[in-house]
Amino acid sequence: MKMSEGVEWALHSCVNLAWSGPDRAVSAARLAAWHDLPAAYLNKQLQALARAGIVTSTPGPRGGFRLARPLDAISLMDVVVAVEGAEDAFRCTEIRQQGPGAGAASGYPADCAIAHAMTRAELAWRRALAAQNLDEIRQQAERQAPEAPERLRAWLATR
Amino acid sequence: MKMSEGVEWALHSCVNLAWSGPDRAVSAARLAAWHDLPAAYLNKQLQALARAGIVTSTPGPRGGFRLARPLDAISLMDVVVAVEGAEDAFRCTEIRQQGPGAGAASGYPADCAIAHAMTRAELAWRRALAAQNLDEIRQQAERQAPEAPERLRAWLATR
DNA sequence: GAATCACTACTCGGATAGGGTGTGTCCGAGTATACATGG
DNA sequence: CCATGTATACTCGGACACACCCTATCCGAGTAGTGATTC
Repeated sequence: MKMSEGVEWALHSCVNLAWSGPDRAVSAARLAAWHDLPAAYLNKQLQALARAGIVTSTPGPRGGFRLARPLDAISLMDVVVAVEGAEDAFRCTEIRQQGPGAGAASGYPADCAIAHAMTRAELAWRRALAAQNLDEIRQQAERQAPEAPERLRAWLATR
Repeated sequence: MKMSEGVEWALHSCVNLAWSGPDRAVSAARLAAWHDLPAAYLNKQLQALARAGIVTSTPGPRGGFRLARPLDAISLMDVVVAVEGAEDAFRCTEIRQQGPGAGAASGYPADCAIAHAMTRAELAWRRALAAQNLDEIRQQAERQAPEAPERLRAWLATR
């Protein structure tokens, strides 16, 4: 079970967009170059964020992406769902209702105990994701590297 | 992000092995036929459980698999790790240290704030998995379908 | 000088190929059973 | 009748193809800015 790399890229990009400020949009190419990522592919992830309403996109020169709302209104969960989709990792295929092991009649109305338990665990994961917003992450990152925001802004100003 | 189907199969198989009883081993073919699953592929998953010490395997006629320890000593986590591997779903590739955005000198000793947050969420997931053992699942399944264990034993007796 | 128009460069957006991991299958090594055989 | 050896059938275990999704890329639609042109 592996999570898409796009999630990591999207999260970093959101923080970078916050550091860039709400004034000017930043193109996917700039965001990608900042971390040596494939520009076209990062663009794909940013499109997903735009569809989810996390960022807004502007075409044309001076265009690009900017945050649609403040960082503290964006949870990890929002980004993960936007990039990975909302489907659960564990998907019950109801194998207990196939073959000789299938219930005698009328099917089982109650849901599979295994699926129930797995869903409970995933719920804990989702709760933990939803409980953390990107502003907390930004604060921690700035504590580790206070000069990072200014470095990014300076680099964006050139060219 | 999708979890392997083998996890679902392995969990059902463990409960079925418990219902079968510790006396006789059950072959992968029988377990697979019970739910109309591909026998050879289920065998692969059971091998993973055997490597993890969750079940024991016996070759030859009258051979097969049986539980290595009681159900209440097997957590969901054990099975998931056995089948899926122990690696985290989110893997930090340290993109912040690539390209112009890389820190000035000596690298960042502290770990990435994003990776930290994602790991925290996954930890919640793992805790929830480890907190539930297969015996609880078996009890719930028997509450829903009390005749299931006997049906399985009867079917295993034939042929 | 000011307004208008065409042109250019740059952006997103979706449609289009390639690779890696999960999915599914196959055959060989090994063993307990059953049976035939001989004492 | 009992012991022994052999053949057999059945099991796991790992090695071998196939498919799907993530990864990566490309080109087209659309737009803001710029410059030239005209009144």
